[in-house]
Amino acid sequence: MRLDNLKLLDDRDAAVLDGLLANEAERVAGEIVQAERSPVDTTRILLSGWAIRYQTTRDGRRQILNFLLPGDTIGLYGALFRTSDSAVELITDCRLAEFPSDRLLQVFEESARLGAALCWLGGQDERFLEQQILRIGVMNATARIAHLLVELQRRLMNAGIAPAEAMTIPLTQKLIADALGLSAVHVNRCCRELEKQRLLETGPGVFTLLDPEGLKQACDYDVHFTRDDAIPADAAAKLGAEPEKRNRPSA
Amino acid sequence: MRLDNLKLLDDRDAAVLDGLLANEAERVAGEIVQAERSPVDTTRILLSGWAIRYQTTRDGRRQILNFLLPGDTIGLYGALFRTSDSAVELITDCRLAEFPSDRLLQVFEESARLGAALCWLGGQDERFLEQQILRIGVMNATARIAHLLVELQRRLMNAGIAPAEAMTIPLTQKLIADALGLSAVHVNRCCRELEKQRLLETGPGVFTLLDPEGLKQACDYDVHFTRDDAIPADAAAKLGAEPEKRNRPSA
DNA sequence: CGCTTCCTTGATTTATGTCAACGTGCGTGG
DNA sequence: CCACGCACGTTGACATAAATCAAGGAAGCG
Repeated sequence: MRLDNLKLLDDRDAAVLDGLLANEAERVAGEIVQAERSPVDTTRILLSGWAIRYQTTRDGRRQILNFLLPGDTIGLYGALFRTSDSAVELITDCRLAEFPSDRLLQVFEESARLGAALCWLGGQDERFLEQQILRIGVMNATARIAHLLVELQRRLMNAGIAPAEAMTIPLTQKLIADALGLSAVHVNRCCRELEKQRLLETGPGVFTLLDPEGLKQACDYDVHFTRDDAIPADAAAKLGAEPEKRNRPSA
Repeated sequence: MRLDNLKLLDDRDAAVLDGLLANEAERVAGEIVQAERSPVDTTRILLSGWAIRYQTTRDGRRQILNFLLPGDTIGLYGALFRTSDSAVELITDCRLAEFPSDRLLQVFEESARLGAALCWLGGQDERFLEQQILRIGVMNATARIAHLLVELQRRLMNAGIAPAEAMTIPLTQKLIADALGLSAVHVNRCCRELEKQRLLETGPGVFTLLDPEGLKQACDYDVHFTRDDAIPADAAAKLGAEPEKRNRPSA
């Protein structure tokens, strides 16, 4: 799991985390786990599968804000923002951990380090949004597609999915279009172009990355590279090396 | 200050917060407060003035990710992400509060509620990025401009700037262009159009909103409205607030 | 005074959207 | 089994929003 990467959890933190992950649910593709502009009281962590976070516009189009992969959170700020602007829909069958958003408030008091770890997940999400802005703001259609696919592959690997598996991405061209602010027709044309260059192969609902390095070149990926994959060890240490000694002033 | 709006700070929290805000600095317009892909060890809170957070591309263009207003943070996740992808440049003279990023780790242990408040700021930032994606992803040029201006006005008012003052926005057309993924020429044309409709007036480096309601209509603003302006009171209560000071006259 | 920054406008080009038609596989119900 | 609808992808012809190129004006500033 992605949270394991954090490397800042000791036994007590792990127990708290296990508590959060205790309640698992299986959901099927197509299910809308969180509706747009509706109250949020449940926070979820995606354990397996793919989902999208999106917002719809009055004219019926939708903008995908971010793709959610194993280890990503849904409604992380549920306790702090009572209504969600965005909706979340599962695009494959998924396994989810679910708990009341208010539980997070306790977590913050029980374990500052786990709290920090969850903030770290939130911060990652923010970085993904920044990449998304970069794609849509400054890149042309082909580069947007290449960039998105490379980012997703990278995130899959960080989530512990095997590199070989991570070459296969279960998205339709329509989903790509909704994410990148392009028409499905144009996405198709660009994909065919990338296929001609042997960078990519597509099937119905599947993208296969043939040449990740070539794709990176096609979009200057390294320029927009997000580096940190884990909380720095010294920060973890400063967050209470000896948990037993920690006398907290909480009631 | 925007943090006052949170309404969840008791005296002890306030003391911790005062500690963070103790070290003030005056900086002038044009200064780059944080460089791209460089280490972060200082976290800042903008007390007055305007700044931009942006990333540059290899071909010399830049994408503005977000505008920073009084109450916004710079390098909030400095302790958790040691390098910053984005740069921050002041676009007016600014007053900043500065403290070592590691201080935040202590804050998390000293006051879970203040920690939550800071997370809330982070979550707000994320919502602004989502709005930005919506603008760039699904709106045409004129609507993007109107939407951005309306959002900025709204944020100014939330930051405690008087409504009358908040009608005046100190940006150049080039900044708008860099934020919205448009050419400066086209931004100019769209602005002239909005001026013709008496929704807007522009001067060199200044936008004046003549008709905020009209601008909202021009971009379906309410559809993408972000609602929560403060941490919900019950969440604050659950974070260990003593009822002593917080006796509210509510029914 | 001559720089620079910011804005303005017109002519032309280009990337992408829209419309339309068609193919394929796939599940469902008759 | 077939027939049908449906989701997904493909391709061409055409329309259009926005970029680019070019030229110039107005204000601030050393």
